Amino acid sequence: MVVFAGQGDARRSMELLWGPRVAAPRTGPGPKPGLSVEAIVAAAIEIADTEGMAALSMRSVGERLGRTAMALYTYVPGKTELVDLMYDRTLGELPSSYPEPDWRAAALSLAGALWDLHLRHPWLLQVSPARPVLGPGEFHVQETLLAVLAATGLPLSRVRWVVAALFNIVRGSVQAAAESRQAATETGLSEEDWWHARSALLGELAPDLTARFPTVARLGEEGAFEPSDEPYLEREARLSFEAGLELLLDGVEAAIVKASGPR
Amino acid sequence: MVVFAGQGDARRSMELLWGPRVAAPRTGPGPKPGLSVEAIVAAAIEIADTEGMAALSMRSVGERLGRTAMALYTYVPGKTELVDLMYDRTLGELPSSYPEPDWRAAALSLAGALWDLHLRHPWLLQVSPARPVLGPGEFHVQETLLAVLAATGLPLSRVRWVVAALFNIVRGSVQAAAESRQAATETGLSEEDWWHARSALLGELAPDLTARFPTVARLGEEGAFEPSDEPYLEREARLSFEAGLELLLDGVEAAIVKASGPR
DNA sequence: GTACATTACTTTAGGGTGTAAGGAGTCGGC
DNA sequence: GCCGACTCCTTACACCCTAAAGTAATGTAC
Repeated sequence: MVVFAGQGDARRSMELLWGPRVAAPRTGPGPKPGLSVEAIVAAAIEIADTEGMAALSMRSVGERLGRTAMALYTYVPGKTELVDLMYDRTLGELPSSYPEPDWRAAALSLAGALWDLHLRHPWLLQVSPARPVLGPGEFHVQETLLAVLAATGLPLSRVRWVVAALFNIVRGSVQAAAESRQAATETGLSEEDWWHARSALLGELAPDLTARFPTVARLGEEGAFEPSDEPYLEREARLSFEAGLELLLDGVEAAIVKASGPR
Repeated sequence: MVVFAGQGDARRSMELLWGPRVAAPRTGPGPKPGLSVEAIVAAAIEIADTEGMAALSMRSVGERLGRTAMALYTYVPGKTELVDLMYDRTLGELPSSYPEPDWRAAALSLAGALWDLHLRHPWLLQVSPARPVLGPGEFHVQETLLAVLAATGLPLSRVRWVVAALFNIVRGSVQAAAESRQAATETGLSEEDWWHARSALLGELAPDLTARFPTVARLGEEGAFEPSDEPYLEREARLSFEAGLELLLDGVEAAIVKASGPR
């Protein structure tokens, strides 16, 4: 018999997300709790930040707090709920104030903050909850994005899609940067070494590369893949972030002009 | 002592990616191989498509082929390499021809094909290799995107960023749709039920919602979150895909006008 | 002051995972 | 006919999440 995640589970999750962060001191019998949901979430975030999502296990979190893995189950229903909490709490870190003069500058500033947030917590891109968490952090991010881009004067029903597109561009481009760093620390192989080994093999194993992929090859001839001081993948990620954002905002500007009517 | 992924591993991986798909019939002694890399990859993709990435294990793949998990290690170095192969082979499915009259129509058509590809293989969004796989499939996608958007007439060094932004918008928006479907089949809970339970709880646990997130609330009042025939998350994903794409292409058009010089 | 209910935390256990190590069986070439 | 190479299997280990049951600590009620 299959057990579905029922309404009780949903309630428990939402209570953890929206409930008070400092639990009211217990009155009844029983030993005093030595931990708290907030402490557990903080420890888990710390592990994910420093050692990566692969190192995050109930055991490792418990160990960091001087407990066994099972001790956490008193506070949190399971690992998925813990990850949801980590996700939502971290999104809540996004600053909410962007007092730039015009909407375009504010949007750039906000996108930069979103980028920084994801670089500080690269695992955010790996968790991707199956469905929206519907926690305060998620709402906070949506609110901030909507508020900043509402200044374009476009109707909210359109701003909504601008927000989605901006969010996707930021997340997509930061992913490359984050994963590049992560791979470097996890495998111990610097990006330069990795790249060097791979590109040499590429020439050997796929000699017909320029014929099969002429446009890519042309891009290579123009020096697009030349190394620089900055790791290649990270630089590429940052540049694609900036360029993609500019393109999108140009599109928004065009929409504003069209909406205000041709004079 | 830590063992780093050395050059040998890189060679093996690249050979699997670029080598001939039908292995030359063996000549030497020993039993004839009963499996092949291609068969293993195909079985793995089938599992990921139908049962999700969580159900993909060396055991499950072996079982589908009538072997044990360990039998696979004769053909493939490990699970990560297998996933890389799945990823690259699947990207290779993207059609390469988009004979639309103008670049904008071609770009829309290509973006749609990319969207379909990701919906057919939702796990693509979960694998996200730590570093580019540098396989033929990945090159194929890049080549196709670059070729279609080179028709804008913009310099290739700019087209590159258009490609990146388009790719990010497609992947970001399709993610929501894919995960929504996946969650429905995995949890057995339809999106409508899930949404219903959650939104009721939201009102109860967070009564100050409209005060804390006024812009989101305003969007809700405008009927943005109303249910429809189509599942909510999927519709939202599709709409954000279309709208985001249009915005981006408007930005590209503006760039073309600016580049061709104001007359 | 003692019995009881309640709670925090532990140990144990079961069913997963990826994969290292070594053994069994099968075939081509000498 | 046998050797060596090769495929495939069994076994084993370390790790994962978490259900279940046991232990210790605490507050309340009698």
